[in-house]
Amino acid sequence: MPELPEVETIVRGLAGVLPGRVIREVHFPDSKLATGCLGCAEVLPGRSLAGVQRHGKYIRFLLDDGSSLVAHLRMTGKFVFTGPLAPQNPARHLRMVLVFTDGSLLSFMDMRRFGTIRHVSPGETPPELRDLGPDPLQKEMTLPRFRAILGKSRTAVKVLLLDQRRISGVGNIYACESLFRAGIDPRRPADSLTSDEGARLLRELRGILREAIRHNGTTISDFRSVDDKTGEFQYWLRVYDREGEPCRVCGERIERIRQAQRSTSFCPHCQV
DNA sequence: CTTAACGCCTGAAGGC
DNA sequence: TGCCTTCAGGCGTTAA
Repeated sequence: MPELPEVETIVRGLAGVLPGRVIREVHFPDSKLATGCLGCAEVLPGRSLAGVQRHGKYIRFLLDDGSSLVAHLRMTGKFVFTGPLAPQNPARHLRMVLVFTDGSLLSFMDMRRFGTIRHVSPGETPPELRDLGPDPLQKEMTLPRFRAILGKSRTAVKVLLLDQRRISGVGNIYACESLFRAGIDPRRPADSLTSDEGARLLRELRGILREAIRHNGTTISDFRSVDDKTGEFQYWLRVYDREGEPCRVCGERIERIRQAQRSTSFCPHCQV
């Protein structure tokens, strides 16, 4: 389940290989994705890639005519770049392929077909990007702003961290892990956190996101970077997916509850 | 305005 | 062995 660090890993990989390449053909083996990518088959051939950006968990491919592709990996989406001389392995769950003029490929695979790719016209502001809150690594996310976001909601702090309109980029894994490191019970109403707890939570969020980026992200199920390598951060996780196992700090058993239809793992002793 | 629940999807895992 | 059910979860949509 790609979150900010996994998407950042992907984007850095893509930004290193895509700019300057010219699209020759577009293929959509999956009609559902083709429908969502309205006009892509007609508009993309002949365009070249100008850049790749991350917005929260979204990926934006900038094209030379000022238009762009906005993609979201959701749960199981992946982008894999294949150089012109690489062997062409038949890919499972292939949903889209961009063929470049030099014979290199950008493949989009997505087992569960939640992922989306959309073409955005020049000058159009995509609402899904416009409505995103700042991510914890952006300079706009100052401590006062973070505290203000917490203070405006009575929702459980864990659930608030997942609300992309207020804070972008954080998903289930890093929400659980940052709350553990900050020693905060995920069930606490966001507006009940003291200013010291707010400071701790933002510090831990930033630290864990940077650390995960350094390790090329977390591979829980099947995350892969652009060159099809797994991340390594899963070995650093302290509560996520560790229900029943002893807390690495106090030895208490890690508990798992459900909040807003998602699982939350936490240590009932360390997190108060 | 805010908050909560559902549906989309498919493969893995568990029960019997 | 094999069928059936449950689970995983990001986010758009719908409902309250």
